[in-house]
Amino acid sequence: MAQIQRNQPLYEQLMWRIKAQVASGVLIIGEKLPSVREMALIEGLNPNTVAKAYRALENQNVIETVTGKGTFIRANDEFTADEQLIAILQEQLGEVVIEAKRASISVQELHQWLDSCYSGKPHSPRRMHGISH
Amino acid sequence: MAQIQRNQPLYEQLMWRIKAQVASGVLIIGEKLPSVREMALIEGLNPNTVAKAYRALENQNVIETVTGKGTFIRANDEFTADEQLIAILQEQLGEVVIEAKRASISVQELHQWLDSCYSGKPHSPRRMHGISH
DNA sequence: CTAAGTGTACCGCGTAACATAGTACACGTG
DNA sequence: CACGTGTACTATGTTACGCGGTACACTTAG
Repeated sequence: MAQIQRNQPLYEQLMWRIKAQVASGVLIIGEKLPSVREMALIEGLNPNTVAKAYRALENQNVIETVTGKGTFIRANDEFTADEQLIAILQEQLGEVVIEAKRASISVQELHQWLDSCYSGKPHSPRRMHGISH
Repeated sequence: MAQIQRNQPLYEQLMWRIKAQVASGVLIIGEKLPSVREMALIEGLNPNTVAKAYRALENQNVIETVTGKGTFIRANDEFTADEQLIAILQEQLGEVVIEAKRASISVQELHQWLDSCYSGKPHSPRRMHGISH
């Protein structure tokens, strides 16, 4: 095992970290990412794990890799929404909603979460229904 | 392997199928689920796999199991939203949103998806934004 | 050209999760 | 009692994950 018990593979966690930075504007188009070995030192991972994340990100057209130079953030021009991707996203959203309903989370609050995720990063503080201890 | 290549474990798929039926009202509180061995025949799974799903669902207070009688849908009274669960849901929602943004899906459409998931089941047909090449 | 840095491709190893098969036990109902 | 119920356990095989190590092709800087 790597560090702690996670339910998500390490290379996927790294992928989401990079994706989030791209979406939030921390990483700009054309910017160079740390090399595989460098990122491995930064994140405390094995270079192979980082390489696996980079390879997967390139398959999703998030980054572009030039064999001797490095990996760079890629512009997502002409990214047509695949029908299969739509279905997956709707299913994943459905799972979140089912859990949220069980947790007695209102639709309004979910809409606020959605806007928070879509616009910037931070989530608005959770509004408890009349609790204050 | 069981049937086809899935990225989600079989027992989790069964869990979500049951959860969705509970959320949509197909399964009512107190209703009896098929027995472990019966469900195994229906779904084409191993009884152990079904038992694993049932055990996990009981840990989440979705169903109630009486040792000699069977398993029944449970009312989720007094289900307080755990802070950790909130964080997980927000993170999962964030992942969906990041992917949706990359796929050029508008916020409005995501809100429609959310409402569809929350109220009933079927998704409204996907509205293309004026593209016809 | 040489050297360093880059991504990539392997192979092996160990751990864990997943799914199956089979058996057995404790419980409730008829 | 016999039957169906959930549960527990052992065992086997497969797969994914992560690490370690090595090697190769490529680009850039010296």
